[in-house]
Amino acid sequence: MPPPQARWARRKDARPAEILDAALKVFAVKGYAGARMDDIAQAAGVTKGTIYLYFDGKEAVFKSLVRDSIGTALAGMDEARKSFHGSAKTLLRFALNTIAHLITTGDRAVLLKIILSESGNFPELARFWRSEIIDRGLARMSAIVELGIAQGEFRSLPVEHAVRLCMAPLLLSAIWRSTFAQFDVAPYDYQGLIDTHLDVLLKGLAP
Amino acid sequence: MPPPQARWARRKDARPAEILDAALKVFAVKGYAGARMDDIAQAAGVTKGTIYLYFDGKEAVFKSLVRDSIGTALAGMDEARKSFHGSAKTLLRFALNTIAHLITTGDRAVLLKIILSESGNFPELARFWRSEIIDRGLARMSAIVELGIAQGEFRSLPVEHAVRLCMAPLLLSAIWRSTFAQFDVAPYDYQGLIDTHLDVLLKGLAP
Amino acid sequence: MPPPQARWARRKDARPAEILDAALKVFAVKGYAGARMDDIAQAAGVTKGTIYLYFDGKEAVFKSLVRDSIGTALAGMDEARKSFHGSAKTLLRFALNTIAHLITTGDRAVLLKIILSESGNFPELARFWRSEIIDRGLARMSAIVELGIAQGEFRSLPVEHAVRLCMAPLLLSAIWRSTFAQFDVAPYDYQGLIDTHLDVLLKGLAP
Amino acid sequence: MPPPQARWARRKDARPAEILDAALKVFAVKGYAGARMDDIAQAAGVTKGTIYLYFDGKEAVFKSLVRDSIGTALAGMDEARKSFHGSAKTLLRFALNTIAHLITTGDRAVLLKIILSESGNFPELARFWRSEIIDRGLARMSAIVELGIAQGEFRSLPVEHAVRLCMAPLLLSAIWRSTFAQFDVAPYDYQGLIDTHLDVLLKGLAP
DNA sequence: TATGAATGAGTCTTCATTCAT
DNA sequence: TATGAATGAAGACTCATTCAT
Repeated sequence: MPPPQARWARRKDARPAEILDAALKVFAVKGYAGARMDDIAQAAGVTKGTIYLYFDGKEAVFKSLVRDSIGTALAGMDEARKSFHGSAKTLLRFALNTIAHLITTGDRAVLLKIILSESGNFPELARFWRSEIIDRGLARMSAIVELGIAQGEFRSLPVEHAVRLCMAPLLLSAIWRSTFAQFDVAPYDYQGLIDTHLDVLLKGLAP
Repeated sequence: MPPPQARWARRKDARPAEILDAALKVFAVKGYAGARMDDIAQAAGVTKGTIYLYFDGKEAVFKSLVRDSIGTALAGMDEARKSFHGSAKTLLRFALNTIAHLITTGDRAVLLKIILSESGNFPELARFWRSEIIDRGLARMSAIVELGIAQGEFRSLPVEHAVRLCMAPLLLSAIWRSTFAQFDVAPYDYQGLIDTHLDVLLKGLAP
Repeated sequence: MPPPQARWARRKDARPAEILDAALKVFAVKGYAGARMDDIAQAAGVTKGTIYLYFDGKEAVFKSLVRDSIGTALAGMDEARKSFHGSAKTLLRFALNTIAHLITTGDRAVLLKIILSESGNFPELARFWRSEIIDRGLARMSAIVELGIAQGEFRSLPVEHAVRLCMAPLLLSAIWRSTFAQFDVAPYDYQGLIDTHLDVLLKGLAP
Repeated sequence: MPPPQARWARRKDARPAEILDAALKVFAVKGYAGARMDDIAQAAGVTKGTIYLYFDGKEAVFKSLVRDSIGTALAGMDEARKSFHGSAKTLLRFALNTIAHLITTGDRAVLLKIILSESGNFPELARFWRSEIIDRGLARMSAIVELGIAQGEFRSLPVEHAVRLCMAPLLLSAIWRSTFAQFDVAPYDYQGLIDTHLDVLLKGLAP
């Protein structure tokens, strides 16, 4: 709970990020329509009106949220991959572990859920995600798989399917974490899933 | 005098199913909050008031929808599996193909999306799905995997992870179909994904 | 006070007119912005939501109000004038008395006030009134004055000014009635004003 | 070092008038409720907060505006009239021309519009105007008309009506200028109206 | 003296629900 | 059984006002 002094604190530059953080949490739980501006405001430690100083409205908050969270995640992965050299196997192992880490920490996983939920109401956002996150992610993964096939590390398989097989358990992790994990009696071992996935996958892909 | 069936035909027995079908479509696109009773009524070919003759309200429609669609799908699979005898490999192949068929035809895929979207607003439904669909589905799959390990067809691997690996591409199919497929230029080959999945998976699981 | 029975009376066809009548009264007193939908609804004997069954919103109510009240008033005058034949003097006398009657009875006078008030916020309505009411009214009056000049009943004077001189006391009546009459200790004698106006005007216009 | 006058120049004495000037313009266009403090502040070249240094709030600005603008106009006319001696005709001619000048120049005409608009929301201001402006103006005009009748220059007519006939075209000018003139293709000749008015009026009033 | 970020009461608008027909 | 006009609670958004700087 924040110290009750300073109801009138002025922090112009910090506000937008705080509001988006709060919005992410609220949207994740309530969905777009179910989230009230009051909820978001309260979560951000401000009042309703303040949100309107920084955003045009609820939809603008939502769109900012979705758009802002792209580069951050993907760019980090790109950076890491550039500085990496090795076999396709090692690369794949590294890539999946990196993405798994992104998904299983922080609030990023819920964004996927939000996009799924609201693809009907905001098709342009679904398209945006499709092209900016999904397609770009698949393209990177494709490069790795194709490299592996070219170097004789992997069998020759349809790449479009193979890359989805690589990603599928990560998707499952994200969904599990954001929706069903709350009912787990014992916390699920996501790392164990990834390890097993890599074990099975690499053996399955081997020539 | 014209036949008196006309507009006010009494179809007390057919109505609830018609309304639920309509509701499924509307909820899938708009989400729970975004769906208006008017939308559902129109999709069902009745007016708002009629829905209240058969359901207590919006929430009751939604809950009926989610609860009703369980048995149907899962029971069918159970039935088929009982009459089936063979190796764990064949069983796994059969099970995944059956589920894939359920997912890639009809409107069932969107139910998953609905549950994900509304797990925050209706936690009891998420719990219900978790226990009635997910856990039961995982249990059946576990039985197959354990059988395979026991019979020496599969390597000894953590079953809880292995079953999720089996299911993950199906989950991806469902999500792809209900959310991102609309932006595909060429329709995605779901069967190809399943075939490749089984190919890689069974090789990966082999001792 | 209306009988308290029948909160749920259904009178689809009567509602729009009732709402517009109520809106006229409320807008006249409070102005556009100051009028609350609740006020209008209450004045119309319905609730807020009902207004939205018949109008798209506050602005639509306002615009309907202004547009609807044109033909009614002006058309009646036209009709009467067509069946009238006589000297320009008699015609002028008849026309001014007719308009004066329109202005000093019913709620029409407040419409002018509303237009004046909101010409800044709804310029298209001011333009509409200008062209549909003012210009058409001035044109009719011009015809009379020009007739009088042609027939030698009136002096030759700039018609554009003369017609405004004819109308000005009517405008004053409308404004007085809708704004300042409320503070009169004794009710003002509008008919006396018109009589004096015609007396002075016709003498002033005479050759 | 640059001269320190800059943004924060203290202009305690000039501010109130600047703000009222700005407020007059904004109220005239938007009406009372439609005018935002931000609008007024911007028009005055200050920020919202500054207005509150000089006025208690929006209503205070509005009331100051209406009250302040009385003496100025009327007092000037009084002054001029005192130093004037001649026939009632000449006096009337002078008075109407003076008022017409006041109305057709500067921003005074819009004040009338504001009073009309807000007489419902601020009845005390309407009463104030009624007594301070209207009644006093009518009283002065009555003196002239009565003088004319007493001196045999004018016919014996009901003075209460005659004075309104004198003023009506001025009122029309004010309203035309503040509301409908914006749609004129050619600028209206207000002086021509007054000239014609005096021509017709004086002839009409003559015995 | 001046600023402008922050507040929160007030309104429009939507839509689930009711009920007379 | 079916309709759809009417209701009213709920929530997005605005803007007059406050106050730390």
